[in-house]
Amino acid sequence: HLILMMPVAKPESSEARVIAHIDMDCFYVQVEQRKQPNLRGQPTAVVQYNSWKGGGLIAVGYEARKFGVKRSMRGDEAKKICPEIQLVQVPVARGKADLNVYRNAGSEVISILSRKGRCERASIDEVYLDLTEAAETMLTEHPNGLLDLINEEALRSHVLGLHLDGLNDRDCVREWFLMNNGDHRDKLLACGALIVAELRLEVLKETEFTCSAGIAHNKMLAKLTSGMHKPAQQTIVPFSSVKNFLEPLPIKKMYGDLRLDMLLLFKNIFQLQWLLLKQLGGKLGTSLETELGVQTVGDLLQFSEESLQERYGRNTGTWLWNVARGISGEEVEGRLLPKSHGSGKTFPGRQALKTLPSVQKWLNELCEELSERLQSDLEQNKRIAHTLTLHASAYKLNDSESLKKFPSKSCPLRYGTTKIQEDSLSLFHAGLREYIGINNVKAKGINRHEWAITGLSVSASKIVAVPSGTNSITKYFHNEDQNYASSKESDYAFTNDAASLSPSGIQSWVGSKPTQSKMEFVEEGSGINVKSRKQKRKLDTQKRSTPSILGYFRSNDEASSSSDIPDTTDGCRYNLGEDVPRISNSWNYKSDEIDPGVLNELPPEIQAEVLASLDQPQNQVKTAKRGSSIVHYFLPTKNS
DNA sequence: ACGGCTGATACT
DNA sequence: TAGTATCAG
Repeated sequence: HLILMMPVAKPESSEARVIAHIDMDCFYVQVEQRKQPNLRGQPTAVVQYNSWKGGGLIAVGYEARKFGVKRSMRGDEAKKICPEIQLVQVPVARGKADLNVYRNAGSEVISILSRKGRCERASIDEVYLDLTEAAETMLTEHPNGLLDLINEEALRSHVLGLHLDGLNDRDCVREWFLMNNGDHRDKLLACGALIVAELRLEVLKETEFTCSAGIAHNKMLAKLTSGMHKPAQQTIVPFSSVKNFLEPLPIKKMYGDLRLDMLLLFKNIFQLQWLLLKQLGGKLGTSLETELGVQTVGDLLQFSEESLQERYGRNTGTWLWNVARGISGEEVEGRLLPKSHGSGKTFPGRQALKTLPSVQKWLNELCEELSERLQSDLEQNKRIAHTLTLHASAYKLNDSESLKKFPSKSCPLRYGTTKIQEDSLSLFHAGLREYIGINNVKAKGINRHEWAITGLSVSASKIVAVPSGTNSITKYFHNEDQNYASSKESDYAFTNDAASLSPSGIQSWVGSKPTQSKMEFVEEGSGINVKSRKQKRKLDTQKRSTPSILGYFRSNDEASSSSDIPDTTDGCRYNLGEDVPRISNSWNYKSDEIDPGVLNELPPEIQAEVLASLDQPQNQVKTAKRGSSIVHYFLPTKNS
């Protein structure tokens, strides 16, 4: 068997796993709405910095999306198409956006989701769960069926490939849960889905946040489906429906900047399955499209593993081959905490920093934030970061020829705000010398406007846990030199080998290899230390008699409640005969049912297409062009 | 050189 | 390893 290093080439292990991907719904918006309950139900977005064109949107609530408001719009644009929109600003600390409230909220969620199985923090608002064991246990404990365990939330699941009668979807789903045609894998997924439904309810109860989830046999499929039915719903991918689900998926994002969520709304019109495959949104996806004529995952199937490896390298080739078949052996890492911390800021346009003191000032701010976060990581999680890295971006004035990038620099990390500040500045100097070029050293004094810094960031990585035993911390933070005594904001002092060898500081190790500390650290095993919320807030939203996540999206009920939407099957855009995906829920729209704000976001030609297909029977959308330039692939490579 | 800030991963 | 590049949200 192959052991490869790239975007995953592990074969799926023989045992069927139960993997869930859980994704918070417009997370930052939810965090703000919890803080300000009067915002619930209103069109809301979170912006950072509002002085320039109203600030940049980084999260958009579902009510606002109905108006066509998109992430990465400016606040002013959003106001134009949605005058009622409530724009909440990201907290600002030390002159920069401070995302800590969202990090902490994410930790609350993770501490709940990690109760039932191995849990991996995938981002600030996403986690993977490996529920295999829990599902197997549940199955053995309930050999006579799962009837007792099915709650309302579970019945709201979407099961890919399940034929719904359109009259009572929940009965169909219930039947699927109770079933089954005896497929052990399906039963495991059913158990997983019950657990996830339960967990999602717990998250809601304890944090007031809703989330969506995908439940499948591997990470890729779970991730792919967690966003299919948002907000506050979950989707199950039975093994038997993988092929038909995957084949029609477009390889690459279409329609430019259009939000995935909007296209998901439209999938019901287009009868097309639309999802963005991870890793394929960028250059690889473009290459597949233009060079191989691959537009859908199904198009990939015709290529042998070897031919894909030839073009894209061993690892990527194997990865592609597997992806097309729904194979992904990636394990869920048991990691609840981030692997690095960073703090950065951009200085666009004329805000660019042109003097050393201004750079130092901002570096100090960034380091202060970073140091604070490192300190709380140490206190809460008993972890130590070992490497400090400085990134900068810059452009040169009066110098058109050399488009060099500002080099990143790193060094051993010494704890304490002022130390981090000093070290960062030294790293900056080291980078700047390279950037300017050693020759120009003389000119620097005369002409200070040779360079301008457009971005600065400092980050801490190589974070390892220290044993939480009695004196273990002090053991690792022993103090040898007054210079390295803990600063007053730090309860600990940290000395590492490289630093202790060089009291004079950084100059000796900038540009040279740091000495690796040989201390042994324990594996990370501990969970998150979440500071419990000051008080359990009373849920202010009206509740139904049965707990329902959807109930929290009051004004959204009409649009998102699955029971309100007639689900039918079929609708073959791809004309694949037997291979028609059965997962699509489609119905005939009337033109006045289309949200104009959403429609307007589509490119003109697509708008026309949508309008033409309205009020007409299905199958009006043009067939995708498939595989037109496959031969291209067999042409000799230019380099050979 | 306004899509900002953050994080992960893989290659060399 | 340190440093770079790419990707995602």
